[in-house]
Amino acid sequence: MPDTNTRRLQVLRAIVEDYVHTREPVGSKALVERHNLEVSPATIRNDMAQLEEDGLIAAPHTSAGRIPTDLGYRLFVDRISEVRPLTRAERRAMEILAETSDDHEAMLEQTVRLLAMLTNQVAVIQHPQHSSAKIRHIDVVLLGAQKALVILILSTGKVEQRMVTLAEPAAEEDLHRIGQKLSEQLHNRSASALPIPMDTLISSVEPALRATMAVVANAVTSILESGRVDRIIMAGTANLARSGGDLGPAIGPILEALEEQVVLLRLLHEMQQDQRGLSVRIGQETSHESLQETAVVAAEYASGESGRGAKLGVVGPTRMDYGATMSAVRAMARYLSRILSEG
Amino acid sequence: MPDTNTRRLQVLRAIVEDYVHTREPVGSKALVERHNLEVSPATIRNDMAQLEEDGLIAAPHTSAGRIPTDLGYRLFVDRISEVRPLTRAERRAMEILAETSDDHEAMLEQTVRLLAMLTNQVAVIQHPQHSSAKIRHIDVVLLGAQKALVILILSTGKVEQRMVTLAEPAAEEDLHRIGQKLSEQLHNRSASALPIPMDTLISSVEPALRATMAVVANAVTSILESGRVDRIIMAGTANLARSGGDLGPAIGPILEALEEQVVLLRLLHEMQQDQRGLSVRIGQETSHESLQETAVVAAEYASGESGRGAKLGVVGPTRMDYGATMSAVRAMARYLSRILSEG
DNA sequence: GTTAGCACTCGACGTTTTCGACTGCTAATT
DNA sequence: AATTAGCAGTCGAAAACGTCGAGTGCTAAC
Repeated sequence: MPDTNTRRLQVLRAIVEDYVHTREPVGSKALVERHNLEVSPATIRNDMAQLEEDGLIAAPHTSAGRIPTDLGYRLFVDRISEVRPLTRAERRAMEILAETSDDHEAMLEQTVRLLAMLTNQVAVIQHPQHSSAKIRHIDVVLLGAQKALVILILSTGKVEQRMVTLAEPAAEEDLHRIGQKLSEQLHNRSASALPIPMDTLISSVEPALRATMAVVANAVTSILESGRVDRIIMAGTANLARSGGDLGPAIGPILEALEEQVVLLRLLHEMQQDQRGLSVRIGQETSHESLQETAVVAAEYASGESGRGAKLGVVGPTRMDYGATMSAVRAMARYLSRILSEG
Repeated sequence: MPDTNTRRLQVLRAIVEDYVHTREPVGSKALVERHNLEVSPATIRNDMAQLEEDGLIAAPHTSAGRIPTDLGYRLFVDRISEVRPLTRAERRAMEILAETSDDHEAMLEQTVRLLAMLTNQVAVIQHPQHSSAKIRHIDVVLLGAQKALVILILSTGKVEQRMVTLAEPAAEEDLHRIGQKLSEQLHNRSASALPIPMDTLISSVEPALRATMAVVANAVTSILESGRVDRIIMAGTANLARSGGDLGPAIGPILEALEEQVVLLRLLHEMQQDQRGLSVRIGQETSHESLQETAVVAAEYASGESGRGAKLGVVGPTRMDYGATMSAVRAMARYLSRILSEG
């Protein structure tokens, strides 16, 4: 016979599960019926009273059942939830990803879309950080009279570009030489190692080209700098609305917050992975007004050569199936890491 | 004194404008008050009865005012609406764009975000088509043991990449030579000219490299092919929700339709520019279930060297400020064309 | 620590009523 | 023929009202 305390947790779990499932406050009677707790509703009521006092559940109004509070979800996530293993179909879907790994960007998009589908929620993924990447190759291509394109290839396979306006017309070969010089001198340099040695670079070409070299080298710096600002790819925003009109009118502000990538980036950045390789923020824990009714589940994925990995995750209503979501996110992160490190 | 028919159009205009503004069905009395039609409500009622018979307006229920039908909006757009010139602030905002023109992709994103802000609606932009672009340069860079990155630079400044797995290990220099060969042979070739002369290409390198050349050339073909599938960048989805809970519960399906880029692409493709350089689809005209209550305003922009331009536009509720939206879209298209052709 | 019993609360929901915004029609007017 | 005033009639929105029942907390007994 389980002691009082463990049963209370059982009750909390039951409440969370029922509420996630039915979207309605759950009462003592329904509870004993659906789960086979072998006690009477009255007993459950006592437990519920206690849980309420502990701030784990709350009643929307007097004559209604209880719903979990953010704290309740938190406890649930930390101590009670069971990770639901992926279904066969879900595994398969992921494996198809590996075959799409031709274009870096495209693969991230695929990944995030898949994650959105699997979880039926909004999925986000952070671009891998430049920081750990090394410069592999630099190219300068003439586009117009005084327009050129500076192209930077990183060891992660990411390609960055920037258009520059040259101070003076230049020949195609000259640009190419400049590219070669840059490639040589910066090869294998970490992308986060700034500033780049401008003087050395400039004096490495004959005087006539120095002005052009300066412009190009500046562009390189600029690319490397902007690479630190990470970006987010998102998918499945429609799921926000489809979630049963559940988030109701709050959906507008949520969408805004999501479009405002900065907010989300800061949040993801703050989130520390726990020993399970996951991090979860629930409701107010997001410390963001418009995300009060949402929860974020995230995990780090390794972007090739280790380095501080970027994150991926999902955003959904606090009332979500944490078990399923957490396992999907974790599996996705692992799988992606594997693909990336193979490539 | 205007004749009966012109007044009827005036009435239609007044109804559209009021309805757009107030979001409420508008009645005869309110109409004469707010606009200075110098007749009595009764007269207006007669006109309204006629307009209703013509299918231009409808009454949601007996004791309510009238709202425009899709047909009503259509007439309004075609014949009555006045293009509202941009404000100074809006012009300025656009001019800032020009300064961001460093990265092709980034600029498109900026553009679409700006358009979303200006119109307070969802903005979309199609990637410029490859078709008119010419191949400027091709690069092959070694990434891993047997992994290489094929990079294609087009005359529009767009950069495409693809990762390939080599059949056998290759040296960095060899890959570079392959890149050079490809660059030489395909230089200035239109990106839409397929297939590329594989045989010539392959036989242009020494036998030991032929297998690798084949792999790389295939990747090039693949890039060129996928370039025909155009993509869409979107911004301002939050505006859908913010529009006063106006589209109500329909917002879910709309978001879905938007995420499903194919639908939108087909639609944009079908839309023919009128003499004003704009095309508008209203309600059912979109011939798409979930877009029944939305309208699409689009314009073509020239992507550098003429060629069939891609489109940009906005998606919003049928009840939108067509005047403002149309002018914003048109101005944006023109401005973007200018920037692109300059660069 | 459990449980049955019970009085009590309060929102959800269906019904009824009131209110007023509009309309369409008719008949008079220009 | 077009316009207008006047008026009866319609019908939805909002408020007021009552009923119902799910769910609670408490007490007293086990």
